[in-house]
Amino acid sequence: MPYDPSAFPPFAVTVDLVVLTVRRHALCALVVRRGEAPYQGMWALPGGFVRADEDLASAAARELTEETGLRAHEQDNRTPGAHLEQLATYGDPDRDPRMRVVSVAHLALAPDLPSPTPGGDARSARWAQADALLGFGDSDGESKTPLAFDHDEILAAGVERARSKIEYSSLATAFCPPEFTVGELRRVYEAVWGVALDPRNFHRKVTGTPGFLVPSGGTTTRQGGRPAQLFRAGGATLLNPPMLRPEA
Amino acid sequence: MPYDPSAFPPFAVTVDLVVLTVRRHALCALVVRRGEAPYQGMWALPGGFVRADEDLASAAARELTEETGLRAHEQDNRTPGAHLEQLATYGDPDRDPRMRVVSVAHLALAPDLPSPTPGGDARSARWAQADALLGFGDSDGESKTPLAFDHDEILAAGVERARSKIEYSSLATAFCPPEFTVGELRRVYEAVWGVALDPRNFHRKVTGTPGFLVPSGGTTTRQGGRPAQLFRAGGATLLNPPMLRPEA
DNA sequence: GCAATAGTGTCTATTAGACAATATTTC
DNA sequence: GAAATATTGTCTAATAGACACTATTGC
Repeated sequence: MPYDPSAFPPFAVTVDLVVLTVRRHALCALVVRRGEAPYQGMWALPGGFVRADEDLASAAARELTEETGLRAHEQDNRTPGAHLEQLATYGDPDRDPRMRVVSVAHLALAPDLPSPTPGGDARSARWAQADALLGFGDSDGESKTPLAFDHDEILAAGVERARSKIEYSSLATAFCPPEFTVGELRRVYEAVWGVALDPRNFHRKVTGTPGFLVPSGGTTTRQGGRPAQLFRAGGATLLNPPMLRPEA
Repeated sequence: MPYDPSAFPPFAVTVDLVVLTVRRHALCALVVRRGEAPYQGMWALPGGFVRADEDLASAAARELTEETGLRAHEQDNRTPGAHLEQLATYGDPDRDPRMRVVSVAHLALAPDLPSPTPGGDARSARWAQADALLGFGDSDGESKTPLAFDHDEILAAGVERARSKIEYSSLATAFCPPEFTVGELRRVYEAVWGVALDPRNFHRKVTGTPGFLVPSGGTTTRQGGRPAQLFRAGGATLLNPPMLRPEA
């Protein structure tokens, strides 16, 4: 097949964002309400067109900043901001009824934000529990409200990526503020996985993995009880051996 | 930002393929020679435009068939054919000098093919050792021939995906024919990782993991020595505990 | 017999997970 | 003191990795 750049089918390319955080001991995703057709009035993932002179990561970072005010840092997690990585690309011919749109989905992990309604955008936006969006919140799994387009599928992929990736990487620290305690990090794992972990074994595991956590020197009592050491994320991004998720 | 489908920057969308196989105890990738500018005469990954009515997985499967004659099966690996999965998407504004092209890279894993030069395409195509393409084949790492466009980066991502994914999944069986011995599967791991594994511990590990391998009943002596049992890939796609790659 | 590969058994150092016990705070 | 959380220590069952040994073929 000759590679003919002058005769190609035209596509629109967008980025969609799965922005996850941990609030009130639950994994939450950012959703925005659609103001226009199609799917008017339904909740959707934030996103938008990739501009003509912009690469995909920049477009995702720009959308993230527009929606949440967060800056993205793709590699180190020592500066404040959100972790951002590419997730997967969705391009079914009829995923958007108006035209052919290919969406490059990205996953962003953010610490709990002070503002309850994030972003300065005019559209209404909210944090919704991931389990509720995915239909696991109610006893009746059928009563969930679907997201617009194929965003349920994208959200599910993002949540699963986050759940599996914190097993073998230090990504869980992306849900924490720059300084955090071992207990706070453990509550992140518990919220993301939806399980209870043994605090003593967890403590020994994370403090015993070289390069995972480095003490910042301070302590805090913000969780009550005995003061806990404050840590920052260390340089190690891959955990070996991994933190094992208790079997489902 | 209003979502305006009538005023979007136009993109071309392509699929590029990282097709990997194991030949003569080495991990090899399929490359094709470019017949036209840009990068004329250089080696590149196979790929092509996504058609107007085609989803991304179908486009990748079509390209794979055109290049290798293999059919793709995305899930089960009990039917002959190649494993195919989406890898990542590349969209730097200047990755193609002619126009704005977003490429959705896919990873295909195939058993060793009988035909030395695969595909019926008029372009010349060949299997090249992955290490040589990535610049690890020679003692002089600088002397490698780069691939066209950003295909070196895409190839590196595909190879790394394959190397890491056979740790915790049964994906290595995608490099084997439908029936294979434990020793043949071990040689796949050794070729992909570039390490030697203990045959006895490997045997105990893979035969002791429920659902990984199912005996097909037959035996073969095609490797010499004592006849070996033949197996097929079992239903288990996730290995728990994983097959650990010896530390680098 | 010799060489080659397949397959089983055994030992040891390490580790995951259960859980006792102690430390330090707020109320 | 009671309650809460942090942190350390100890025990046990399971496991990864090293490696001895046996089995079955072709030459």
